[in-house]
Amino acid sequence: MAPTRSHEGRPSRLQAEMGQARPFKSLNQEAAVALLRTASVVTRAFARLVEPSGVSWAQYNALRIIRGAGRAGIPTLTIRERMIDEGTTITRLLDKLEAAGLIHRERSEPDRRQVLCYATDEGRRLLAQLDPKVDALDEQVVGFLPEARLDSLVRTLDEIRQVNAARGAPRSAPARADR
Amino acid sequence: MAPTRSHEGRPSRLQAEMGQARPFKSLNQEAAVALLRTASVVTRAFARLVEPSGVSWAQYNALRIIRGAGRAGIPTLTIRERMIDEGTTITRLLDKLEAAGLIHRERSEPDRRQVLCYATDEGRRLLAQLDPKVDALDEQVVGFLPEARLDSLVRTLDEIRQVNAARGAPRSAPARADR
DNA sequence: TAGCAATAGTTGTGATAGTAACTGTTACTT
DNA sequence: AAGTAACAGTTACTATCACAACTATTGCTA
Repeated sequence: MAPTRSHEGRPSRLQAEMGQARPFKSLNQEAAVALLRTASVVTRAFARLVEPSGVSWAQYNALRIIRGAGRAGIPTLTIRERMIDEGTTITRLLDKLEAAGLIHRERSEPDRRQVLCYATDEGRRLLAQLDPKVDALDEQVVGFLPEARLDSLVRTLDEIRQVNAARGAPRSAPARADR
Repeated sequence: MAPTRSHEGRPSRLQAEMGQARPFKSLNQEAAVALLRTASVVTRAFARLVEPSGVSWAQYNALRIIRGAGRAGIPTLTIRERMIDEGTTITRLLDKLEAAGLIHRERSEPDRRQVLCYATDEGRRLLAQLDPKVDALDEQVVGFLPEARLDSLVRTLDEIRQVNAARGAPRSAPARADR
């Protein structure tokens, strides 16, 4: 294992924010905590944005994915793979969306194991209403950063996921070649 | 509202990963999604690490915060403020920790409204056992990044939280049209 | 010093997440 | 073909989360 970096003499903002007495043990630790805490704050902001429309953040994400699939529809488990949080509760989440009239489901014909999901007009209307607000929040959350730093952030996050892809994935198949 | 950046010509890794057909609408959107998805992956990795020891990820974080307070103890709501996810279920989370013998609670003497929490020897033993594993995972998750990029990442995340800090307002009333 | 607001935490209720066991369908193997 | 494995999704069970209403204690203030 690589040696932990020394990480001396920086008066960490996160430390002040969380009222902690001691500096982080390592820069690695600070980065990991910063990542998780930032995501928590940002998730809450998005959740608060969409919930007044009667859908949870997870439901909103599923609905967007379903809309993205267009007229071809999309199988249940494919939705789960594409969700930001790969939760296990996809069936019941879709039950709620269907009960709310935002999506429609039917068994696939060639392969009757699959259940294909489609966005209803009402679902599309809801998304159309939320789209500009979500775009605005994207802008507000990260839009203040200069493009070079945003690019750097995205690349760094991509690498972090890549490194941890084999480890964190519960059922996602794509981790076969390595490991 | 500031104009959305053009964001052309980059074949986004995240896009491939989530099997999406179209590029992200904006670099802002890609960054926001990358942030949340990365945090989701990393959270799962940490959760899987600590759960075999019988504590949830949230419980582990609370326990670490309580240990950090030392012999002075720490009031219930202060723990909540310092948690990575500022959940609302702090009381029952502490109930579990206490039932497991990992912490001890008692009413504060000067101010009898407060309930102070202390880590028990057993709690400290559990943390001592997990500490090296968590350090190793910190290292594994972000340690491959050169220090300059880690620094940049931390600073960027700090700024994102700072910009979105004021938005901790209570949820607006859910105007459920359906159901 | 009585009354009222603010603080600290708890509890009730309903929604959601996670694991594992289960059903139905298709593909593979002999 | 028959049998079995793999796949797609669902359901049962339990745990956890979010919001709101509640109790107890302290501080303010007129």
